[in-house]
Amino acid sequence: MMAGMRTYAQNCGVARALDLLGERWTLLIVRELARGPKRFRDLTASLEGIGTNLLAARLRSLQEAGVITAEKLPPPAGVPGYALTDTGRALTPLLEDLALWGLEIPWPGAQQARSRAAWAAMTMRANMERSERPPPDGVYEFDVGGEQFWLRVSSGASQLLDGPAPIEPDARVSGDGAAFLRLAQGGRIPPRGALKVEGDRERLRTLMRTFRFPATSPGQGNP
Amino acid sequence: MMAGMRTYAQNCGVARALDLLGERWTLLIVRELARGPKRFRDLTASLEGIGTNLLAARLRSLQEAGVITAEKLPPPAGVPGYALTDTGRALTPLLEDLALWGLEIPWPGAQQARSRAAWAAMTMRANMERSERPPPDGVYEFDVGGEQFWLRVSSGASQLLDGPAPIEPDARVSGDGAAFLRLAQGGRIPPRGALKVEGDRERLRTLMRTFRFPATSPGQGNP
DNA sequence: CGGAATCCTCTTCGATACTG
DNA sequence: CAGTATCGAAGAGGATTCCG
Repeated sequence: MMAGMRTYAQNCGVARALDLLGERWTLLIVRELARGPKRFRDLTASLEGIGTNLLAARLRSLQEAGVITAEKLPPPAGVPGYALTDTGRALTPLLEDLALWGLEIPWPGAQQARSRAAWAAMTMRANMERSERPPPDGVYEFDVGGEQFWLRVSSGASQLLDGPAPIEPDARVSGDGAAFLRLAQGGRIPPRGALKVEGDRERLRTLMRTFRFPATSPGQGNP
Repeated sequence: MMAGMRTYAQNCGVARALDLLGERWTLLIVRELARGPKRFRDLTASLEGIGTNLLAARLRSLQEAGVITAEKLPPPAGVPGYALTDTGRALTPLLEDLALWGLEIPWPGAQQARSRAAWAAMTMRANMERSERPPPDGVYEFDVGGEQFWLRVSSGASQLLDGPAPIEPDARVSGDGAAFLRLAQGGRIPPRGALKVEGDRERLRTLMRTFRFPATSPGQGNP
């Protein structure tokens, strides 16, 4: 938090969190880094409209807050980049709560909005994490709409990262980005041929079944 | 969402949620309403520094988004006020995630910050909801630091609302606001005499034991 | 008197141009 | 490629005024 920065000055966890995360773009930067380290230009590409000065300022405050670190990306890249700290990774459930809430809201702007398969994949993982039935262990690779990411499920816990899977996946999904989007974000079965599945087809089907039914948040009642 | 309003234009739940909730003060308004309906001046009092024009604008957008409604408060008040809708109430887990995350972050601004017992009570409920052991059913009333609120626990679910309990509570806590704050936000046992307990002392003790507190709570201690 | 709209100043944002 | 510098536009903060 920089000197002279705006603060709510309230000793409340919500206000304190928002002092660090509440400004424009900040949580979207965390969202992007949640799928693994990124470099500056990756972020400007994903966050269309941010302006490089603002991105630089946000990255600086997030570092000061201990949410991200600036460091060289792992080999073979070896170039400078940004990654979440443990504190930053602790925001994942929060991002997922936000995502599931946001998708329930009627939304007039759907037409002009940009879509990304990786964002839909985050929804998919969020639903999976909140599912009643445990997802099947395995490594699943996706190559849809020109984006590549992979999901690892291991005894209930899961991990979603950008890029190709570092080991041979148990199943691989590739094909049309829009079809994947409707599947991952809305649970709608894609038309035959839109997505190609290689490998353990049955395990992938079981995986998909775990997130078809989003968990409903209990919430709190006001009488 | 008003015409001409700023939007991320990203088809992602996080971005869509932030289009509605991401502006300054918005989530703090939801936080205040999470403890029951409030009138305009209650909100200006809790959200010191907001400015009446901005509060009015936020209340308008939240209504358009279907997060809150403007309606007469329940009798005997009967005056106009604002309350969360079901959609708004669904944000409670999110606020709690934010609060618990925010309290873990080192915080330089503790000295100048305002404190409220009701905010600490929300932390208390958040910890309770995430506890391994079920909290004991009952109605608990608090009258600390000049604020009054009550907690109802019923078969695992709980509800925290401002004002006096509508029925005779099973236990009642009253006394020093700062002592309650340290207890509810950090799990620190208050000095003898700082808080008075009436009614079912044992049940209240069991309730307190269900809280799951962080090993170390940095940035606490607001005198 | 409570609830909100108006005005004015200051800060932040967004887009582009520019530099190490 | 990774940022910094710049500047018009939009948003926030605070006081005041209007309306019932």
